[in-house]
Amino acid sequence: MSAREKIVLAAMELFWLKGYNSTSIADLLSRTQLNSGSLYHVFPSKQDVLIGVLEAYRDGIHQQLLAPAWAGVDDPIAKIFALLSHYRMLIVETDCAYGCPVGSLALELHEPDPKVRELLAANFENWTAAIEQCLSDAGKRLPPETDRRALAQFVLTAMEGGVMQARTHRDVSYFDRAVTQLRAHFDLLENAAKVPA
Amino acid sequence: MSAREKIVLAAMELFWLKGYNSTSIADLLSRTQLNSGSLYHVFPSKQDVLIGVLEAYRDGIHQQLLAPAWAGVDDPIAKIFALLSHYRMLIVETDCAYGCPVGSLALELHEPDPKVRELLAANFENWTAAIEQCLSDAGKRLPPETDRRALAQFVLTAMEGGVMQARTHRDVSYFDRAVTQLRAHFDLLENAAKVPA
DNA sequence: GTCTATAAAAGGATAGAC
DNA sequence: GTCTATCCTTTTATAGAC
Repeated sequence: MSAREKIVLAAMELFWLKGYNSTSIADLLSRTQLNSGSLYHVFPSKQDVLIGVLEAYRDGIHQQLLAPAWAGVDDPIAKIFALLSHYRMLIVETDCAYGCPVGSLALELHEPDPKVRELLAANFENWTAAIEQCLSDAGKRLPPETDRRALAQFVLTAMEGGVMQARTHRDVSYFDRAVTQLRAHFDLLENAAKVPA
Repeated sequence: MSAREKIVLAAMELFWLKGYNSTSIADLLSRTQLNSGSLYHVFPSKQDVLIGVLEAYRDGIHQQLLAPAWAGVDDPIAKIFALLSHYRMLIVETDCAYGCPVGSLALELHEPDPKVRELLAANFENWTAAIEQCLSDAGKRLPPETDRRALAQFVLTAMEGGVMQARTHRDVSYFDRAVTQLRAHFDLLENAAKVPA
């Protein structure tokens, strides 16, 4: 594994565990067993490490996130809730300390460099694009006038808001209630599609 | 104004603008024109300043947030969307840099002291309790089986998720779409209450 | 590309006089 | 309760040999 890969992997984990500002270069060096010369040879500044991390999340969304979450799931609407179940598993596995890596960075960094902000936005965009594809695949099960882009973004909204509250209260039931409300919303939409007005 | 009040006010603004970790004690001293002796006399550590800030948000929610947002609004469901409109105004006023002060801190602080975590949770709790009161006041306009606590938390979820995306994309339309989806959810609920199954 | 050593600054916090 | 001075650590980043 190259020095670059080692650093990005370590940074993905440490930024997720401790946040960007609370992760020092020394933390990354200690975790990777590299020396500062190697790190700064690859990444001229700490922010460049962050950019590497955000690019890795962006490029890995299908393999690292969606593929495991959607294993054995074909139904497009089931896929949406399977993804949310995947997040629920992450929450439970971490004793409710789980935070979405991208969402946490998006709120921690208050005046991000344009490049960083664009990468955060690209990560959200990829996530919602995958959901929007599911909604397209759901076809006539949703009312024809459904704004599928808005609804896909709403799924992200529900996930991020649910994760935030579950983490703050250290109680997964806050996430569960967000999912239940979203499920109710989908049920109402699917019913409306069956019995047109 | 006491030194304590000066510090809490300055910290509320700076934590909101720059985040907790990126606000230094020196920033607070410069903003308040106090000396370090005065600050440390009142707050033994930086974390104590944070606690003061979270207590101020908790205790000021009605006067500082709800009263302005609900001026002239009586209808309980209108109040919910008036509060969301208030957030929209804050987003627009800040050129889409707005972040919920509590939500941002909740995601920035990864291993918060129990006291800090409890105060973050108390802030969310007060917010959702106010919404839950609106939902109670809405009475029979919602289906009787409606889980009003879960729905109130879902309003917070939608707000936080919408604010996060609007800020990341620097585009208020992301917030607007979250509100529109929530509005559609309420419309479906209100319709279901009118025409029972 | 990687090594060691170190610069240069910022950060939280304390001491002791007044 | 407030003042000035300062300690000590951490942190990002660089220099120059190998």
